[in-house]
Amino acid sequence: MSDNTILEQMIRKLRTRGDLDEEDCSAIRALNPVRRVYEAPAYILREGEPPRRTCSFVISGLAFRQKLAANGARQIVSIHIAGDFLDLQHLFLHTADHSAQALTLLECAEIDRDALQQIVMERPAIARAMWVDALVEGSIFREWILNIGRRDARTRVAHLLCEFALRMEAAGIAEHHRYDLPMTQEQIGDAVGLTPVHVNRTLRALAADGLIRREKRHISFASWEAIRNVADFSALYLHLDQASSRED
Amino acid sequence: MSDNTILEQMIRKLRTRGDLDEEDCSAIRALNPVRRVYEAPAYILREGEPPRRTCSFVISGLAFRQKLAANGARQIVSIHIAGDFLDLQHLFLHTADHSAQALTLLECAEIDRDALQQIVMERPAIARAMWVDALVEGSIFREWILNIGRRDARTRVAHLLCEFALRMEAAGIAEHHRYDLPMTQEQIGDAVGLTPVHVNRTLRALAADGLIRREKRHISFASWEAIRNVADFSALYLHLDQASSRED
DNA sequence: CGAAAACTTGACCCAACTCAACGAACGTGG
DNA sequence: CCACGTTCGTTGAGTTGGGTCAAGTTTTCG
Repeated sequence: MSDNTILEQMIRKLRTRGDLDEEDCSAIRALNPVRRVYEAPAYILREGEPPRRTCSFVISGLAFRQKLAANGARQIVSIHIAGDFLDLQHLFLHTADHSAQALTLLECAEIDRDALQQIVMERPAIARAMWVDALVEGSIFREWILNIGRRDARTRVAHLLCEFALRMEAAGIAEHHRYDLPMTQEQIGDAVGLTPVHVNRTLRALAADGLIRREKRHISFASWEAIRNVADFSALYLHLDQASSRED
Repeated sequence: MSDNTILEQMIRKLRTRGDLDEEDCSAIRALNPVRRVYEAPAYILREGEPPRRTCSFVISGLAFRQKLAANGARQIVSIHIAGDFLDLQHLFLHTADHSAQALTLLECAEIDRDALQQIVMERPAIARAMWVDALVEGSIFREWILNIGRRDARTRVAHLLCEFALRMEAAGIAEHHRYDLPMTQEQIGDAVGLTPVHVNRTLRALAADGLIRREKRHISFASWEAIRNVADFSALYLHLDQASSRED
């Protein structure tokens, strides 16, 4: 993928977060991204490290961010797909408070941190779009806290599957409520706070009830309404409608 | 508290998030905050609402943000103390994805949304400080996800108590690892994903083991090292050292 | 084709939940 | 300043959702 295509993808993404004019787009096109490929489970960043020179923007593949507890348990705190910034927090924080790894073969655009900071400081529309992106990420964290803290295993797993469906559709890498989910059941468990064994039983129960279909790691829903219902899922928290600055 | 004192408090807070020069401070002093008092459990904002005209900055008292699950369970997703912005996400998002309520008698500075947006767009140092503030909040969300997802009740509750200690000390409303925690055990449970009954047993167990002392709703630690240890607590995620722009 | 990784399944266990009752603290109004 | 209702905290007994352990089975991939 050429540099040009990469930046067009980034522009497309930011335009879902706020209006950009031609000058904004030119400013983005003037960035000099480096394409970089990570093979799972390569680390993109490690907890405790100082910030890198670059911020990663996901072009294709999946990545996740994780933290470890003293008992050795792992918690995945976010999963990233095409069009996501992987470590926006490094734009302004001194130390990584978590690690990030490639979940699949991962293709990223590495964008110079200083150049990105500068563009954010100089172009208000881009700043706004980046703000929205960061705030939506915060909203997803809050929903995960609710999901893990207050929902049972069935609801929790279903909720994660619903979130992926909508996010992947919004990113243009899935449609009709079907998508490839290249996560192992252990990773799903680490994302929702369950053991792999229980994730297995839960997925099979959802399938047995006709709510989901699984072929290898391809997921599809018989009825969006039905799974949505089981999952206690409302798309509000994804803030997929932020494009225009409507009532601002 | 006069408008002036309020803004000085806000300047002090932002200076812990990044360097501000005199012009930046003047710009902040030109804001026109309205002091507003909420009595617990008054709503500051409700899920689903469009953004308010103002953003709230906490002057004194505690507030929390919460989400509800379909089964009726509540999850508190964050708790805010003096010096915290309560709804930064409303600066740029269209819809509230959660509710916020006063936990105690709560004194806020209500700052005009447009004026705050403008100051963020026009003054890079303030923008940076606000970014840092938002990113630190994201970091706290991630730690909560880990806490709720992967730690047992004892560790989880202890972790929350440690977080409060450090945050309150940083905010200047506590010292020597002792502080007032005006939360009910039910609210603590809603914050860490436990039932009030189990929070009760857990707190008493921590007290019985000599790790914490409780007098009414005053908490103190016999040994910071000891509680830190059972809590699996590391202050890294609070990013309390962001003041200077050191290696940026 | 063989080894490793991922997925399944069953049996058993336990941390946390539920239910229920009671005691203590607190604010309010008379 | 006391009576009283309400909220909050405490405790016990019994239950259960999800964890643990262990042994296959299937898939993947070099």
